[in-house]
Amino acid sequence: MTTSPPRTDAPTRREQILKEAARLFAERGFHGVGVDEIGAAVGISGPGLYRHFPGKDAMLAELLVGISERLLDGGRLRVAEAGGAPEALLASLIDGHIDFALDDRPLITLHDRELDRLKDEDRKRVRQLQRQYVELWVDVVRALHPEAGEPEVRAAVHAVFGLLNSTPHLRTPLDRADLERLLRSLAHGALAALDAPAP
Amino acid sequence: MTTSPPRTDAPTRREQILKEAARLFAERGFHGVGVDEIGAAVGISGPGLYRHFPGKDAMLAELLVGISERLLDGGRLRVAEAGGAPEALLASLIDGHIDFALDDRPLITLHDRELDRLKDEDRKRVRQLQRQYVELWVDVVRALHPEAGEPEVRAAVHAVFGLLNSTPHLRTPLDRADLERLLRSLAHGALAALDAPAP
DNA sequence: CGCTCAGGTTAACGACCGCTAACCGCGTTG
DNA sequence: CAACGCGGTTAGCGGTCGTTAACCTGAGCG
Repeated sequence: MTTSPPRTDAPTRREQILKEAARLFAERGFHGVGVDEIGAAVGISGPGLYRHFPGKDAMLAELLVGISERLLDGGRLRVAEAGGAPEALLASLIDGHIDFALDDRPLITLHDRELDRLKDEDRKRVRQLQRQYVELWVDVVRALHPEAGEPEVRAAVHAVFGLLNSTPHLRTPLDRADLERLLRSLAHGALAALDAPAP
Repeated sequence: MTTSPPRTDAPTRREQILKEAARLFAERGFHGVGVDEIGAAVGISGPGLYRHFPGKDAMLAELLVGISERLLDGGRLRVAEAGGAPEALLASLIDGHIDFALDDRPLITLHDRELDRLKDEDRKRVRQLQRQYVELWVDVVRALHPEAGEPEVRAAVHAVFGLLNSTPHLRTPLDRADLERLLRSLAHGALAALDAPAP
């Protein structure tokens, strides 16, 4: 399971702002958070943010484009590593997505919640990245379930994202490793059901 | 599959407002929609809404309390009908939830997205209703998978909700019946995996 | 026929919000 | 050591939003 080593150097002010903005946006919604609150969360006052970003919209845009790019890049890396073995690749994609969902809960929340608040240009970019990421999954799932229709597989992949992305909202006594195992199980179980259509 | 007959009488103005408000809130977020827009959507102007609701918050509260109550009532009805057969009951709960997700997409979206915009009192009420609904599921899933831990089952139920509730965001060529079958399959598959822990 | 009242209208108020303007301390550098 | 510019500050502007006030109209009715 490819995990990049943790950062050791101190985060830049920009990164602090992005992190706090992500948390606040996820908690109260984009329109529900004022620039003054974001500033206060990093110890400066509202207008001070404009030394780092051209506006509030730009923070959301950078967050959403950033996570979409990291998801896609991570997925592509795993496709390259797997070398054509579909079972191993699917397992790797699932693990990677779980890591994302558990490591960046606020971002995962924003990702499917505040997309429509972006300017047309940014929204198109994010959607394009999302589509490419979905495509990675669809390809491998179709390889594993050749008898399933393409729309079914695409919908199933979206549904599994919904399953994996549900954890940010969840308060549970389970620790990280337990949650990881559980989500892995559920995701594999759901996709395995593509071979056994329900009554 | 218990489905109530469709309404034949014309909807009241209040109901029109609630329906349009639900759609708009789901599309652009609670804070992203103005009262003037809601009014315009039903052919009256902003302040005219105050003849029917004490405020914008009250519309959201009624929507969220309403759907939570209907979900719980529907679930309880199914529990009563099943008469203690866990397999049939789980299938019934899944079908009922799918019906909700496919019939009231905007409400399902609001349900897990705008809960924090409620006043403390209303939020507590909604959370309580949600908790009771989850409990129905947890009980039946535990009966079917007695070896699984309670926190695991609870997390799994939440994850399956995430799976089923993902459809509102989805654009697919599949028709309603196909989607229903697919979601049913995926949900059963996911929960079945509680017996086969992943590596 | 005149009263009432439900259900609208427009005008306007006060609060808030994103953003800009104007200013400033301070570390870096030629 | 003077000049500069990075990263802050506070004050305030313009616009938007939820809500209220004041008024209007037409149906129901004693």
